[in-house]
Amino acid sequence: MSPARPSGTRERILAIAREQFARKGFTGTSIADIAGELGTTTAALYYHFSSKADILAALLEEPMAAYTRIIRGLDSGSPSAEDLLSAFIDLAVDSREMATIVDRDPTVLAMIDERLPRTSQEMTDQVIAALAGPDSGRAGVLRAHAAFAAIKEATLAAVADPGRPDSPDAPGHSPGTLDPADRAEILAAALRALRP
Amino acid sequence: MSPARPSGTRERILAIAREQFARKGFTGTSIADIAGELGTTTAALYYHFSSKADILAALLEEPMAAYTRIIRGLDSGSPSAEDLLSAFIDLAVDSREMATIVDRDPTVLAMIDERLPRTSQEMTDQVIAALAGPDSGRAGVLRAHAAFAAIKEATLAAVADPGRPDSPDAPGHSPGTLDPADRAEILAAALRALRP
DNA sequence: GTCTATACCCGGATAGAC
DNA sequence: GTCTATCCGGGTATAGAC
Repeated sequence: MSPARPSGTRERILAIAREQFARKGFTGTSIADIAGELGTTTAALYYHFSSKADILAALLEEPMAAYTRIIRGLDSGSPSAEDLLSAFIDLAVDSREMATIVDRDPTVLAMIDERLPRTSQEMTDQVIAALAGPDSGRAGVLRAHAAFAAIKEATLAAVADPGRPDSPDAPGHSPGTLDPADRAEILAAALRALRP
Repeated sequence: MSPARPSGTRERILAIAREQFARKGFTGTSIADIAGELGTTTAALYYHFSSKADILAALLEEPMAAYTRIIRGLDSGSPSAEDLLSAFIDLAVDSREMATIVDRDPTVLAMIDERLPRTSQEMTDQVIAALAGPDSGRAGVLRAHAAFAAIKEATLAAVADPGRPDSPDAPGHSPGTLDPADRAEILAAALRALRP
């Protein structure tokens, strides 16, 4: 996707933007903020990206592709609820900063909906329906919402705090990754929420 | 704070702002947007509120008080996890528009933290700790995150869509309220997520 | 690739007439 | 209580030199 010759600056911009967007939100972060941390002027930024929205789009490219891949798996074949939830744990880990940005800022949601064939609302609905399964009725849909939200928030909480207070001697796993024990715990909790 | 005699205009402003903030976000909504729907100019708005932040504060007054009430219940005595989750279902129903605004917009979070004795982060941590219970370790904390998120999202989903596809003949409950059956379903799901 | 300088617009907020 | 008019700041983005 990315052009053949990344100058390095482009990647630095993306890293800075990702961090600031996550912390202050997309609309709450200005081009000047990013340029400031980059150590250049705003004008220099526009050599690498043609707009602020462009930066966001670049940051969202990977996560969106991953999400689309999961959705496509729903079109062809019917993965189990466990497989689905498991896939969304991975997605949450890989795109932890982006995950918060996307559904926190309505402006971002709107931008995404402009560039995508299916609206984000439709995509979510499809996931919920797949999690609920056929003939599960309204109760099943509500449980699917519960399980989906549980997966996302618990995973974000786990990667945000890599500490392991219950085993002080054990080496904390590396930050930005999900401890396998945590992963199992989260998946089990979500599955219990999903199944009565 | 509020004058003795609400002209009615003040309430209209709040209603319009609540709807637009919920739909487009706080930063995504301009004073001009609100004034436009109100049918006046922006200057007229400033007769009723001294700033945009003031409008937000007025909208948050009730929900914040309710939240604080729940937290205070944690300081004195130890309510059961079920009672806690139940209280948060009610809170989510009563403040459904505000619930999304608050944790979606980092700007709003920052404003709240300025006016409150405890930061919202601390308040959330306290709730999570109370839900997890003593000596539950990291796994318990993760389950608490899962249950808390499940409660909020499932409740918002339920009130957002008052339809009842599984019983077409039953009269749909009034919008903005939570069907007792839905409520029971959500609470049970969250409790399952919480307890292994 | 990065700079200086600046155009341009939009949002919040105020002054003062009515 | 609402208006007209306006100020001010900040934000995106561009022009053109280096």
